[in-house]
Amino acid sequence: MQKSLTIGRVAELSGVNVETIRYYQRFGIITEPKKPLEGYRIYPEATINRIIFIKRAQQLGFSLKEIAELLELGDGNCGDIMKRAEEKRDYINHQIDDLLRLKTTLDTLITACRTDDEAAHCPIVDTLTAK
Amino acid sequence: MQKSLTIGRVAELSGVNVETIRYYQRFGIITEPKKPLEGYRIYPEATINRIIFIKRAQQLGFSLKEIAELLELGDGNCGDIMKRAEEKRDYINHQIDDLLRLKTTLDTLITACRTDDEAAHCPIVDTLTAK
DNA sequence: ATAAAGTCCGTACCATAGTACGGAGTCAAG
DNA sequence: CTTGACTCCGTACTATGGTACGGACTTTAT
Repeated sequence: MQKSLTIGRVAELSGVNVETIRYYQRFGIITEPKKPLEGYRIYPEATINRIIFIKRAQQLGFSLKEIAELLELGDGNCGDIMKRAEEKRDYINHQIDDLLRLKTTLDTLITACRTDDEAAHCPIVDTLTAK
Repeated sequence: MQKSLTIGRVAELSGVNVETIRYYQRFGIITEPKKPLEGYRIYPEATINRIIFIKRAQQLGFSLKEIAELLELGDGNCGDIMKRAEEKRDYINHQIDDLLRLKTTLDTLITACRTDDEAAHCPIVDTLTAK
């Protein structure tokens, strides 16, 4: 006799919090089983797999909204899914570029601080200050 | 006779919204002038410079909280400010590393999609799906 | 004087992904 | 039966940096 899958069990088996599952249900990315006339809701085993998919996709940088779209595509749409992955990869490239630019600016300011002998003036403050 | 600096004028001259200034005041990073017995609040001209400082520091990746700390250090503490900039630069490096790792993973998955002749199986979906 | 623009103030909302809580009801084990 | 664990449900909160709104009051320009 297999244990019924209550929300706590699903949470434990999929490695998330009960609250997180409730949130996913409200978000619509997880289906909430009907409340039985007696006892607690019983979740299908597939729910666990679905949650694991969600967490792994999150680790790839997809938002919940994007993950919902991936799940809708499902298997058999490799082209579409690859396209989504390419878009995400491009977005991440963009972020990296931004950060690299930022880092360069900061490095420049830090170097200016190191080489500026006048403690009365801070090149960073000067840069940030109006004028 | 110089125009009094009401909040709208300050907003216009510093390039932010009135609502943003109100938010900064609530946040505590901008001082809210006392309400005169008659008429609107009059802002000191220094408020404009301070807001410009804030926006420029934001562009360097500092949070409002961090900016408040920078502003408190003020000029004359180049060492401390440089230290903050170094910490921010290090944090950004960390972010870049994370993103690069993510990009590599995605690239690997995308490549697998391109070289997989079986449309029935999507390497991305396989990777995300529970094992 | 009038109307439009501006300010004030308190409150609520946005996006994202959760997290927490209180009270009520249910289930399971001793 | 009792107690503790669990579920349910509705509501609120977190972090960050804003943005919006409604009603009341003030200022400005015609």
